[in-house]
Amino acid sequence: LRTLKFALLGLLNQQSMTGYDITRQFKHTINEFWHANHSQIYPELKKLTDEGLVVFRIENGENLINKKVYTITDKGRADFIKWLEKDEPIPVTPKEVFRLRTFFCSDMDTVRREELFRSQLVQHEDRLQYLINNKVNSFGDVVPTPEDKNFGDYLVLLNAIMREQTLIEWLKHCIYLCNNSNPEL
Amino acid sequence: LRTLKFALLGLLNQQSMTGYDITRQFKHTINEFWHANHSQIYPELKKLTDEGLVVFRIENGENLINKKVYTITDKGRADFIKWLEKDEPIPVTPKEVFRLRTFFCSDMDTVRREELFRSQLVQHEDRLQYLINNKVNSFGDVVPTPEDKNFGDYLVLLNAIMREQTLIEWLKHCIYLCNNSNPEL
DNA sequence: TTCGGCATGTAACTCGTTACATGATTTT
DNA sequence: AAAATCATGTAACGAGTTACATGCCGAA
Repeated sequence: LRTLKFALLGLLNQQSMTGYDITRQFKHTINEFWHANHSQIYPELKKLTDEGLVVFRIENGENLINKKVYTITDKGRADFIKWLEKDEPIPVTPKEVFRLRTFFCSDMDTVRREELFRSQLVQHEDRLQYLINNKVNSFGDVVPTPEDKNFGDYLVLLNAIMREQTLIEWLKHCIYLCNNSNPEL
Repeated sequence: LRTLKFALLGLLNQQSMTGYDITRQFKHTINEFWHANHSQIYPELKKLTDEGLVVFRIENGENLINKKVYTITDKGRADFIKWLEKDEPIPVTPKEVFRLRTFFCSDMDTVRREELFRSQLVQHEDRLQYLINNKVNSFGDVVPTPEDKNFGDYLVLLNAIMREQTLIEWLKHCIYLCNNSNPEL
């Protein structure tokens, strides 16, 4: 599938940068829905160079550090757009360990079970707060239009927030159901 | 992490079965949140046998087919429960290709962009309907109590339904925003 | 007799993570 | 002087997918 390839091309399509810059972008902005380590990024950039989808120039700036600044080529851009605009069937649900554990939750000790659900709840509430702060810091109350450079950024952040809200709702429901065993009232 | 190991132990903890049975269970029931091919399952069962977590007996039934019926051992059960009741930090968001593409949606042709969102919408609506049918067929209107064998099954199905509903809501919102560019009214 | 389901396995490959490895520059 | 950050790479391993490979049984 080479998804990383297209993630890199997409970033380089926005602006030229080094492997290190890309690594940082993955850690900060895109981390919410895609991630990659430098150990994966550097070899992939090499591969893209071999394929003629990107080129690099070595920059020394004021220092003597050897930076490789990568730029996307026309061929790379064409490849990227082709991938971007391809309609694909939705994949099977991504694997989530906690959901697997939930499937087996009849085998858990009942006290422990509620503890685990509550632990998840707290963590997802924290994550939701973090995402909301992100949204406020990046967009305030302004909803970007499709013309804005960060429109995609906004949509993806919205997706993440809605996902967390739903997960929290689900976890609360799980805890509620766990406490309603033996309905003898 | 060895998650597959614990998925297999969890299934064998419910009842003894063959690798083929496990493969089928993955395809049907658990598929909604975890999946594995037989090419992964058979070697893992061998490994579990070596580790003393499962044992097997060869069954010929009425036919001459050699089936290996696997049974979990006490050691395997202890290992499974230890994994099941361990509290773990929530992982980073799983990678989703469509969200990556959404991030880059400013680079799409505007007509094509809406087409892609609508295609996703239709597919997720179909999936939601499928999940709801599943729920009705398996549970009807009855909400299982935590004592029920299929309580975990119910919770996981509920999670999947809520996730799809949220995704649909998000996609509709994306389409709405895409059609509100250049707000000159 | 051919096809689909039952039943088990291996091989090659891709993707991703963790760790190893180096070295300069900047901040404390 | 030490620690953090910039900057680039490789190696080993684990997990997962696709394809290869075999053989029985029952139904059409």
